[in-house]
Amino acid sequence: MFETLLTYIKRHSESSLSDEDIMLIKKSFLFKSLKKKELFLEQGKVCQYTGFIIKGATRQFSIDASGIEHVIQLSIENWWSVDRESFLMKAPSVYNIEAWEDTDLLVLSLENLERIHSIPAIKEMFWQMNQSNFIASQKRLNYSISLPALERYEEFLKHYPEFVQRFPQHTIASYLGISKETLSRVRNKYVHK
Amino acid sequence: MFETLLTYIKRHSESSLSDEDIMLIKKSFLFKSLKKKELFLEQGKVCQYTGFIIKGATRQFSIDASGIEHVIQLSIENWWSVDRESFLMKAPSVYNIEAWEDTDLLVLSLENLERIHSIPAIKEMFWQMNQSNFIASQKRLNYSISLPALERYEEFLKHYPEFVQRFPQHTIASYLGISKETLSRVRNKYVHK
DNA sequence: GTACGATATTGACAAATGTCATCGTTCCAA
DNA sequence: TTGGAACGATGACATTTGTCAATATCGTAC
Repeated sequence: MFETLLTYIKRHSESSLSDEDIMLIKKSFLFKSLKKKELFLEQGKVCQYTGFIIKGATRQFSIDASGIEHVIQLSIENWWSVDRESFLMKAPSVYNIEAWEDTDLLVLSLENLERIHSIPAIKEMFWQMNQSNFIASQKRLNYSISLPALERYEEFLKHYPEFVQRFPQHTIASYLGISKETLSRVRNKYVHK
Repeated sequence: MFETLLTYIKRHSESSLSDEDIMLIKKSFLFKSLKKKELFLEQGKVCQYTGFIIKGATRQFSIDASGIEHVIQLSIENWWSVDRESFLMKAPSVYNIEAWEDTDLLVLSLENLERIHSIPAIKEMFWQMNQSNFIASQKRLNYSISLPALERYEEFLKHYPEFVQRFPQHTIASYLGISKETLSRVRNKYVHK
């Protein structure tokens, strides 16, 4: 159950893990299982955990004034799922996080995060994760202000080909900030070009 | 010259700075002065420094296939200016960073960053900066996929009122991902509503 | 097995935004 | 001081994208 997480930590840090480190890590995470459509985080509540996905997939979305859902983030195995703002500030979240498949997570409270932060490999891992999250987010932003729908979709395909298999098209459309009809038409253009 | 930076560090960390810490910090930064329109980073080159702005303003932008500039980031005093991807990966940047006013910076190389990273307050400061950068970037993304032009502008005004005084409208339009003409019209609507 | 809901496609039309051209103003540099 | 570049506003029109409705398909819960 912890193998995925430990492998992830090793791949994202320079320092190695002692046996005590591993013990501490195992004590600090909780196992959580969600059925499809179950909520990991509900709008208005504080995000209590940051979750490492062992199996399954989640989507994070906001609901605007007209009741329309906007997908902010998609995550699958080996990704973290959390609303960082709510989690770190202990503030009510404006987002929902929903399991899109039956999903298994290892979750970590803020207190336990601070506890295992004493482990160098953990610190490095989170540091690296922060950096790459920020870089990815800046890239997505760049695309969203500078590319038309078709090219945004092509970039998405290039970066996250697995996601196309795992999430329905209207979810991906929302992630890209376009309507599902536009994505459908754009895919047609893409196939025939 | 270092007061601004030291104040910033204190405000963004819990640990305090010893005199030796301050010495090390002062040794690790270089002073850099840019005239208006001068480049801090040029597309295709590696971003050698992360810069803390003491005075002035910068804009980070990409240039697309049609030669059109897209503003990714605007920064003023007390902000950091850097292309993090290029800086951390030592990879050629796809962005330019230009001084929009005469600008004074304290800049830090990656090697020196690693050196002062031994100081707890510095580590905490960068950690917090990373978190809030990511949160801000996620928020901007949320707005860019879920709000129409007028509301995007209103959010911008609410979050960054100073920026409206410091940057020309067409720069802000580009930052928001809309054309300068649309922003001009949208502002008219905003004033008269 | 069937019925229903979720998904995806398509057409007709509407709305938002972009593009191009023009003009007036301001501001800075020669 | 003045001329030109940068900036911003506006009109006419094009393009992109969204909205709404109809339909087909597929999977799945009962």
